[in-house]
Amino acid sequence: MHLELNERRRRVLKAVIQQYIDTATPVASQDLARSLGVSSATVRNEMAALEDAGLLTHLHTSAGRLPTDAGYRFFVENLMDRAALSTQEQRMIQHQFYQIRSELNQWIHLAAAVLARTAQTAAVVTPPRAYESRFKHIELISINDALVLLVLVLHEGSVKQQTLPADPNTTQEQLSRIAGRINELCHEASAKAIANIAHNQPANQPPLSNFEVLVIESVARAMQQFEEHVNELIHHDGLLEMLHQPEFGQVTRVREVLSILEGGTMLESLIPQALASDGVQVIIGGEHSRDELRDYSVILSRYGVNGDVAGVVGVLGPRRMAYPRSISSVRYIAGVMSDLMGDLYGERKIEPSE
Amino acid sequence: MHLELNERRRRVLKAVIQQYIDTATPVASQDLARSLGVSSATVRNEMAALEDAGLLTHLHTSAGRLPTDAGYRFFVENLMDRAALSTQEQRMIQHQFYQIRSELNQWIHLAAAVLARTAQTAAVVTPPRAYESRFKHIELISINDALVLLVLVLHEGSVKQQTLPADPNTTQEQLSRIAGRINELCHEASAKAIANIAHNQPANQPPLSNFEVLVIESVARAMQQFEEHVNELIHHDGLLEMLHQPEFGQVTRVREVLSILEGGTMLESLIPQALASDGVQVIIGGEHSRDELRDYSVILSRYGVNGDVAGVVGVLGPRRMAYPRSISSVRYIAGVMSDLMGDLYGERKIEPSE
DNA sequence: GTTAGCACTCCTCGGCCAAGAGTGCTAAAG
DNA sequence: CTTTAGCACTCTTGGCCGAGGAGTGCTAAC
Repeated sequence: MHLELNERRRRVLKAVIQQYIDTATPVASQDLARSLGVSSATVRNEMAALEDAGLLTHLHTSAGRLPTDAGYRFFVENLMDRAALSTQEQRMIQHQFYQIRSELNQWIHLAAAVLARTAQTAAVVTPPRAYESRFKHIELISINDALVLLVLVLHEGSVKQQTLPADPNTTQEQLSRIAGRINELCHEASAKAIANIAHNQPANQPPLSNFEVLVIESVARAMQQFEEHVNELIHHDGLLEMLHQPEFGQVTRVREVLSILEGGTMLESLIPQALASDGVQVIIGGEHSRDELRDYSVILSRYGVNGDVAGVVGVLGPRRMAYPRSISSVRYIAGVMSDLMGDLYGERKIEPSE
Repeated sequence: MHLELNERRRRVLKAVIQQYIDTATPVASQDLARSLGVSSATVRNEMAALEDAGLLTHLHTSAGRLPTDAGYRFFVENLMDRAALSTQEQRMIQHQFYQIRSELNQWIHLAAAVLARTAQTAAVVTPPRAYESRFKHIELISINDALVLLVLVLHEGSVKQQTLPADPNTTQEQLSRIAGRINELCHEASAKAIANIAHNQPANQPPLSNFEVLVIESVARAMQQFEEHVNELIHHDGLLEMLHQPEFGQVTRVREVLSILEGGTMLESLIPQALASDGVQVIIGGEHSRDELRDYSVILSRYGVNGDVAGVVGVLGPRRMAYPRSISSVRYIAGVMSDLMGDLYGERKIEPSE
């Protein structure tokens, strides 16, 4: 498709899109004549050609031009300037992540907040997840006479908690012994393997007590739930900022975007896709996906440690989105998070390029 | 103020408010004449009197009447019928809480979701918190060569996690021994006491290693942070449902309510107040509080176990809110949560009554 | 005290018109 | 063959007006 576009036509397209992104109003031929050094009539001819090519449209006869999905796509792939974050911004972001480097569960909050601010639109982040979670450790802590707190640590460092009923007379020491036994039994096991242990008691070992079986079952269930409910853990931020965009002038739009972000219907399809691919994914309008995303664009990147544990960061905004800046922001923050996780897990990182 | 109102005048006020809550449009004298068995002129006279008393207003000469803040307040305190939840709803709610009773950190999600659905407006919930957090237990788990996961359990069962750097050669056994020692040192201590331990090493004990000091400091810091950052943990739900109310016809309103819910400026002032008082609090319009709440009402209740650990549940909605139903919902859900926590902690509960 | 009657106020909504923004086309110029 | 000036044409936007309607407030009669 990009073969047929001569240099000037590209310049026109680029200028139209840049201005439209900037002003949110259709751009007139006049607006470009000056900066391109030709007359408005010439610009109109070029615009008409770009419209024939399916890259631009207009809303009615006497309205200026605005990009189609295909126009944006062409822009993103062939025309757009890279908009690297300033070194000052980079330093700031690095610093903020460094500050909370030890609190893993705050990462996604920070990432969403920073991304929303730098990209000026809504940000979404999923927490880092192992491809298949493996057991690392449990601890049993007596809360009171009848109650025990089960703390489960997974291999990649996620922590789950749950309360269990217990015999009134169980001491903390007994609990620790039980935890120790289960830690050995379940060492590095997957959810399935652990479910197995509960059902088929291990041979040549003393039999498991009822309570021990209960604990093991709880662990298996928690791990399974964890694997299934990726979507519920999507965190987002920056909705408020995005609402200042003129496309959210009517409340139906707001409702729409809220139900996308909270209902998570979109993310179900897009996030697995992003997890499975390298680099930054740009989805413009309803390109690959469902109808409810018709008016929105999504930019996603995987982050994490290769082959081990990964999550997704990205932004959601109106189709008229500052693609250069958003893409750079997503790429940069994914990079920072990958680096940090690399430090944590001490392995090779995902470093998105393109 | 309620002295001066005769029976019929009360009936008029009640009818106006109920209809206005229902229809969101100012109510005309005609609308009430039928059901009150008098002429519209009589109703108009009564309305004028109620307007003089400051309980009703109208927007312009030829518009129907609608309640003022004082009108709503009078309604809530003197006129309103209790709207108990149906036994079916109650059973449903009980059941849902029962299902997740062991997963403490899901409580607030469930509570917000259920409350938003039954009260048909936005719900806010803070997690249960001890009045002063006390240390219960830590665990140190080796993640890899250079990294240790610190899991901190507080007395009321909250779990915090954090990663720490460690000497490359530390074994899990050494870590467990260290954790054991710190568990003894910090037994049931407050954040302050623990900070003390780190700075003034205990006498007649072997001195603390650098790593042990690091762990203790981390624990103290985590507990302090936990005490300070109550507001950041406010969870909310049901925003989307609330946006269907006609008062959210323009986007500025949506932004307003979003920044109330997410910025949390309001909750800073209202939640401590709710935590400190018994029963259900109703704040109508800007009654006691800041300007940004002028157009909203808030209904809050404390829940939890008396003198031990407590949180706040409530709803936020437009001033024109279904007070009877909302108040009942908040009261009921606070009760359910208090009961459940009572079971957990085995102590006397907060049982809100009016 | 209650109510019918009526004048009066104010909002709402549709229609209409003028102004303006931009285009598409045509024909001339480079 | 490309560029451009000129101009007619289309469509939107905003303001204005007037009719219709909703509902009140007042007055006078019951």
